[in-house]
Amino acid sequence: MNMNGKERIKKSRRSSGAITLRDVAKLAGVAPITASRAVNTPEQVSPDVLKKVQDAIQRTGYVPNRVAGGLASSRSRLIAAVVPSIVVSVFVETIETLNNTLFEAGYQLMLGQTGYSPEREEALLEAIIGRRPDGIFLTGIMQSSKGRTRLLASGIPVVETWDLTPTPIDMLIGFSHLDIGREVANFLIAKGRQRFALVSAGDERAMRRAAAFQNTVAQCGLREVFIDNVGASRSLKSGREALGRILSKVPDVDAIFCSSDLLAMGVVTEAMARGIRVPQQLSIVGFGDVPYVADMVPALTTVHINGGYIGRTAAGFLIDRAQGLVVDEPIVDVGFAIVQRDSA
Amino acid sequence: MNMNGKERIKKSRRSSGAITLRDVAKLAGVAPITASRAVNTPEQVSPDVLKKVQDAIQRTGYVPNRVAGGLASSRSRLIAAVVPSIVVSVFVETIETLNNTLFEAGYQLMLGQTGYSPEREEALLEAIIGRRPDGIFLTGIMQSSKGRTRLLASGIPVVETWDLTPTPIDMLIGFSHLDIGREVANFLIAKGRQRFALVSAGDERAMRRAAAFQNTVAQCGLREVFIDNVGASRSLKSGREALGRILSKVPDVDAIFCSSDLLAMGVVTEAMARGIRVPQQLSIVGFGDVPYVADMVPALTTVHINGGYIGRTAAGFLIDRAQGLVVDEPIVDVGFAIVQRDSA
DNA sequence: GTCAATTTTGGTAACGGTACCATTATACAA
DNA sequence: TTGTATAATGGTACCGTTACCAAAATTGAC
Repeated sequence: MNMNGKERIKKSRRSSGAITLRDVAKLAGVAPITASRAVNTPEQVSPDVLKKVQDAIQRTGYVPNRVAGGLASSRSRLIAAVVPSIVVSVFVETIETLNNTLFEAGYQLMLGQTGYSPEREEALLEAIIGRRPDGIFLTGIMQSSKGRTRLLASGIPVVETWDLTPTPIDMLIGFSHLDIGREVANFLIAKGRQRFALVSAGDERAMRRAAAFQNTVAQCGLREVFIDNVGASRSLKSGREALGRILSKVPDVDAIFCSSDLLAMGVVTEAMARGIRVPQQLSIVGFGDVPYVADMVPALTTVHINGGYIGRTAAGFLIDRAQGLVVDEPIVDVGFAIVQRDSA
Repeated sequence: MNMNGKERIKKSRRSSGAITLRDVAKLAGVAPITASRAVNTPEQVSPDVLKKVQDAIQRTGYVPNRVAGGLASSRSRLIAAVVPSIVVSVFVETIETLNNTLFEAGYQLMLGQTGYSPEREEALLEAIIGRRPDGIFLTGIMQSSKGRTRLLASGIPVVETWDLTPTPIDMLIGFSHLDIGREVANFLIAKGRQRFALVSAGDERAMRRAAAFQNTVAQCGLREVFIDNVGASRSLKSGREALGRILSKVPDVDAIFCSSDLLAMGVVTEAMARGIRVPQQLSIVGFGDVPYVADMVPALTTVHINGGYIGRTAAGFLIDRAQGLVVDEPIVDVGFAIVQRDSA
């Protein structure tokens, strides 16, 4: 008669074996839920219990399982960021600031890269939504309507950045690429420049800046702007090569606007290698104002974007929304500034 | 008598209201577990059922909740990466490659930045372990013994990178900073250089390279190496300023080894601004070989580190381990190469 | 047609927390 | 003393999925 009935002490064979809140609670002599409170809302717990639980945590080396917590509370404390690429240095400061601001508020950042590819973007979106993050940071506007629908349906707070649109999915922190194209054109025209070329990567925002630049030049009755499209390559080298092509097509070019600082540095480098005086013979303007271009010789004239501010503000918006607060002004134009230095 | 006993249809007030696997299963007319299989292991399911489930997913827009799945299976499909900072461009290619390789295998990357601060590193570790990632990527060796213990206790696969040590926590993909310091010194000595200076950021690895450089120079009986420590600043500007300081202390300096390419570019820039001929009067060597330094004028002589290879290999290691495979050679010295260009 | 082997499907109980509600202890006023 | 408000603690039922085992359906050999 050693079968003692229905007693089922069947130990779980799935347990990871790690220390759980239950273990801590048992050691501290309290209920699991009380231990939970000692961890998350210590002010709701008597000093006596708090100490016992903290001791138990100390002794066991317990680390709360945020996955389980996230599932139970439907708050993952995870924010996802979608970036075209982090080797494109103009985005790096935004990501760094976003990440730091989130971390200080107890959030983690999940990073996804689209490589400027729509298919990858879609797969990435699926993966991100599957994690049920508390917020999603997008670089640029979500163009695909399928993507917009998915995001909207997910109910997750979204902040689109780095651009403006009258129809954001949710929140928006950006600036006008159209205005940049126009203002840079005006800036160069005001300097008396007459024969323009653009070095442009193939992405949509760069092309929008280019179109605005072209229009402005056309409206002033100046000759057509030559566009050298470097496609996906954004290296210094492609900037150098681009200048070669431009000079062969438009020998009398006197101003070049590039879609990134790195391309602009390439153009500057090539110009100097060819003995072209910058800016006397050729004005060169970059885009992004990455940290080092201010201290090069010649210091690069470029369009400054406050990437850090975008990251910080986006983090703030997403954290507020994650905590159920309302963001009063969820659409922000951070503007830009043409920083005149020595290359134009 | 309209109380019909124990029937408890109490609808949960916690449900997020989102589509769950249960909804999909109901719509497809199968059990939830079968729907789960249709999603995760379609080969285990009849074509008929597969189609019904896929239709149901299509119609509902169901996105699997990976948080719940992760909890149930204790496989989060999340990999965490710890980096000092992503604005330090030498790490960017590694992160990008790591992320891309992971994504293609169905993993997401969680990014954490320590900002070279030990306190932050500790907090970050706690946050990371709490997420129960399937693997952890560390930039550098975990120096703190508390950190090592925590990681070891967590049982999570870890790959340390960007350095070598006889006592890694787990896996290791790196190169010898000592060798770099020595080899760069030998390289410059072989060129007949005699009066050396270093521009070094304050981090531990840079200081190790510097020490090896100093030793090598001392062993050759050459004059003491002057070290200009720029602390945490890694900008082009601090490279420029460093050269000013070096020249005031060591006017006859004829070779400078910098702890990053950006600092080296700063030194080059300042040298050119002062009319110092590079490399005739002054040899300058960088570290990292970030993409653009090859195409500058003068093209920078530097130490090439294959960051992409480190990222790819690390991803492979972590994925293998996450899938229960054994990594045969978990300790890899990826080496380095001194790339001679025009600055030394 | 029978029966064993194999494939397909389903039931149940976790995974490790937290939300919600209930209960007990403590403080304070009447 | 009694009652009431408040603070502290606990019980229970989930969150949405998958592991494990069992049952049902199908296949194929004889």
